[in-house]
Amino acid sequence: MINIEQLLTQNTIEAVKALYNTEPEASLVAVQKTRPEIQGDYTIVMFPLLRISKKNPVQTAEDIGQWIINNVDIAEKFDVIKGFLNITLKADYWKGFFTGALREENYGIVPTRDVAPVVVEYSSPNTNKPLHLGHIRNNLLGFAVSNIIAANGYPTIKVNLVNDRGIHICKSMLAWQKFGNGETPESSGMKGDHLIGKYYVRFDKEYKLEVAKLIEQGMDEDEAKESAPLMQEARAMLRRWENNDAEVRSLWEKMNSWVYAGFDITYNRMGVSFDKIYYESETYLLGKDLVLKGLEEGKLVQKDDSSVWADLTNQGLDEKILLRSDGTSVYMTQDLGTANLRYKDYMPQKMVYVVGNEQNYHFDVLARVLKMLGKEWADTVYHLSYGMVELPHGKMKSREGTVVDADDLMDGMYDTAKQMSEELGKVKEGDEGADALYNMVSLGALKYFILKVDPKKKMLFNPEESIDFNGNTGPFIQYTYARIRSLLRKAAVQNKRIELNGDEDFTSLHSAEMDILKALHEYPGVIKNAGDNLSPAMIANYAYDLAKAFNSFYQEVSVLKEDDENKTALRLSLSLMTGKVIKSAMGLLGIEVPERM
RNA sequence: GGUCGAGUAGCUCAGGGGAUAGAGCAACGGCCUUCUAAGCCGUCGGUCGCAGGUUCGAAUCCUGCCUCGAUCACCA
Repeated sequence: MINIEQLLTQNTIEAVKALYNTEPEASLVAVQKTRPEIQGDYTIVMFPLLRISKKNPVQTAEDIGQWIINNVDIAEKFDVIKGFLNITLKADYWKGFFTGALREENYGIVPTRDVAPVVVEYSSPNTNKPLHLGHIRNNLLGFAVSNIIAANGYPTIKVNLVNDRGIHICKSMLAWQKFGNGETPESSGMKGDHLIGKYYVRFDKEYKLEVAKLIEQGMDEDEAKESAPLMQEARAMLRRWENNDAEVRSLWEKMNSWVYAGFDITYNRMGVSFDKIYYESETYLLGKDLVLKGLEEGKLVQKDDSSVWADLTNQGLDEKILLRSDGTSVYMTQDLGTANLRYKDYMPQKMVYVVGNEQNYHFDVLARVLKMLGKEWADTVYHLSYGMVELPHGKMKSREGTVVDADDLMDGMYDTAKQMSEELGKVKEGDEGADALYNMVSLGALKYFILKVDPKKKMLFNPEESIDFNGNTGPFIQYTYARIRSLLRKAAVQNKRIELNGDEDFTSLHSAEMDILKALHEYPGVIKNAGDNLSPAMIANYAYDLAKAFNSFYQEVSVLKEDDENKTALRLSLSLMTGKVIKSAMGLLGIEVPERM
């Protein structure tokens, strides 16, 4: 379906051609929604066209406006304000649009097309500590972006690349071995990921003591960090792991399984999921062959110490090491390998990586090296770079204990939601569905809070001030939905007609009704824009605007007390459709909406 | 130092060539005998970081500067 802006642009081009004998470039025609306080639906800006019309703005607008009224059947009338031509569409257009939208099963959602898929990687946790607020942003973004891409008609594959091996994993394993006394999730009552995190922190603490001691004995800092016994042991453990040492592998499997059990709970609660999980332990060797082949083909360079590098200095970047002098891989090497694997697995048209902006350089280099290696699909790599979540006093630092734990945060939100619901008298302790509602509302608040911010911008989270439940928030939108459901339930009880019978009058809609109609009309375009920009924030802000429009309508116009049953049916239909679109939009964000609250 | 990103109301954020820059929170004032007041309506609040430039028109594009952040490891 061609949208109205495009249609009016085309019409304007035709009008100018007919009136002034010159065909304007499409870029000269600016069609936009008319500002709410001004009469009209769409506005065409005249200024760029003046050099073709050779008339003043008002005269030009009169000419084009008249031509459009005469030649475009959906145009009802026009008004001219200075250089702006405001077109009002016919009531029939709105009627046609709305009755059509009501009939659609999934209005605004593009059915999946038979094309190459889009792979979205997100989450990608380390298995040595629990998830925190930063991961929450990552997970919510990744999940929502996948939904949005799917809503634009692309097959979508959500993947998680779990960082389950490496020196950091060995650190927590070692600390558990030395200080754990066999502690398990069962014996301690701790979630597995938290238990492992505890030993990761413990390692750091003990290690620092050792380093401090060595420095005290006269060693310089770098040497002390390298030669501290715990570090030596961790490295030794990593070598044993790499050599498939049975004892180390079995410990590693045991501890990782604890972490996964913990992650599953958190993922479940957040409502995110994956279609495919890659484990770094299974892929970390993959890149080396690619690099060696590139070296053979003369695309990479080897230095005297036999380390291998990609030379990007002619592209304004540095040299990047890909194999150490001892022949082992670095992070970049692994990513080259996993990208290659992913390409072979799915032949995607696009590979989206949801990763924080601290890795902008890494992904820039990744794409360039892939290209250098002759991978023609290098351009399908897209880094969805999002800003850090900052606390009032700066970034989260585990050493300073300022990390906001994901589970704790959700617990806190739950408590707030519960307290607030009870204060408002919405539900009582023990009511059926109360627990589900608290979950829904608390997660709605958290998710919306995070997703309404443009991904690329950093965002501030203040743990001192709990996340709002009023105003531009998730619960506000959820509440609006619950109101709509309540209204529809009452309508059903009163045997009101909801279906349109064609007699409804669209020529004299209340402005609040018109606002809703226009907002609903925009939804497909919003999904398109959000997809093009990979921005859940666009969906979030739209859902808010729609909910706000509905609440004004609800306040100003009575639905069930209206005598004219055609008006009631139209208003109920508007309410029904608003509810559907709110549910759909919130669903894209991974936020559920309640029947009552 | 190089590269990249961000600076919009007291606070958190929209707007990313077009009309008088918008919301929410906070503050203040109204609206529940009437479809759910987690709501609605109103008041207050701005040198869109600074300076140039392009344009009929700049918060928006370009250049320079300032501030903040990220990054530039044989770390991941």
